Amino acid sequence: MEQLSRVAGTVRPGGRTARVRAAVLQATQDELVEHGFHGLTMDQVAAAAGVGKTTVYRRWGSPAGLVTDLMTELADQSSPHADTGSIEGDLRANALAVCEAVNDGRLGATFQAMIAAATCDEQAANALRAFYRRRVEEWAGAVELAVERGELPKGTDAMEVIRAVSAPLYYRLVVTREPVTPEVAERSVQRTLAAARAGAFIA
Amino acid sequence: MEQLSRVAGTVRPGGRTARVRAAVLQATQDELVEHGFHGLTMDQVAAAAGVGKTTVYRRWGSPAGLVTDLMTELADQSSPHADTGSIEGDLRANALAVCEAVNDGRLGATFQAMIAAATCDEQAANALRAFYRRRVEEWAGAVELAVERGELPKGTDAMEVIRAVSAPLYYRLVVTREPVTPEVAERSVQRTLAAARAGAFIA
DNA sequence: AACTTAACGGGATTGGTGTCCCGTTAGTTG
DNA sequence: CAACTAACGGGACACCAATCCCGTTAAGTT
Repeated sequence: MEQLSRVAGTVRPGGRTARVRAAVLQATQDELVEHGFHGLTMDQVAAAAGVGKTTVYRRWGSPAGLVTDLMTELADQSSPHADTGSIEGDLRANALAVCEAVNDGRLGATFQAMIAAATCDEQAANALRAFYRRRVEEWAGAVELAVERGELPKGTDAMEVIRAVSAPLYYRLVVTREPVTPEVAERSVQRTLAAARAGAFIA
Repeated sequence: MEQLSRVAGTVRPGGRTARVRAAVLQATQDELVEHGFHGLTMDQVAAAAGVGKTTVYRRWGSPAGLVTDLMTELADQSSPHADTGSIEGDLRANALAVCEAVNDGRLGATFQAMIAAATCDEQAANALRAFYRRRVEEWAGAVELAVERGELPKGTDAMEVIRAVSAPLYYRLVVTREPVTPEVAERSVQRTLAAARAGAFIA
């Protein structure tokens, strides 16, 4: 899809192009909330955004392309890790952040759409990987600080700890499709912590 | 979808109907391997199965319906838990089974399709939940035996332990789309075990 | 073996998605 | 501020999935 390369490095990035993109991404999110990824049609997005259908096809090519662009937009918004002073507090903050995000109507629909898009489009899959890589890297800092403070053993794989906290939440969200509650988040934190303290995350 | 209720409790379940169903499910799996869930068209399935297109629409209604029926078929095939004598061996057997399943061309494609179908169809989501509930229940027995043997503390939530072992694997498969290797499986086993031994799975 | 009817199959029809063509709009440049 | 052209927009068109109609096949019944 070299349509997306155009999105990234537009030849003429001035006012109108940017306005159109903003309107289209906004409309995409609205449609995702209402109909989900599978119900996302280029036609409706164009109409909702008040732009020509041709334009949407030209620049994004497919529903997956729309979601991919939305994803890169979200990826650019940094979410720095919490610093509550203890690794337990930091991991809890992370787990609750995921919990709130997937339960929020707007963000939750977008997250699910991102995952659905990744199952049918390689570009979307790459964007999703990049998105989570960045998120995990940002939060890994909290684990590294904990190691320095002596809360966790030396050699603990920081990124794996962060992944381990959210894995059960996404497992419920995507695979078993059970509710992702704060209680589930807390249990995930405690289990991950127990394993980490026991040295199970040493590379 | 009362089409599916017909599949389950067919009025005339004799030879032809069963033959058609077998041929269609077979063709569905073939198509999934080749094109994935999003490339699954009723038309091609009908052609590959050598049955009328009308029949496929009548009985299954949509690609999601096809995958849902395939899922119930797989759910009926029991996969009794291993009994290696130690909880570590049993959990390892479970993790490796998941690992092999998702990496197997045929089964892996079906698993991914099941998850994709669940994201866009409520019936499929229910079938997926039922599928995993059954699988988890069967393997929970291994954990209960381990508790009786004294390998894990009393009160350990058996089903949660099984879920915890596979969560990181599915997380990689669906969310970050990284390879699911035997090494990843082993790490998941060790971390889950460490947490379980520390009592983090006591309800 | 004759009868009934559930289930299947072929072919026509339709509705909507995705593409194409070409005129218009509005950033950009000098 | 005038010329240039990237990007947009409307409308026509092609194509394919999904539905419908109705005749045919074969499972189940007596």
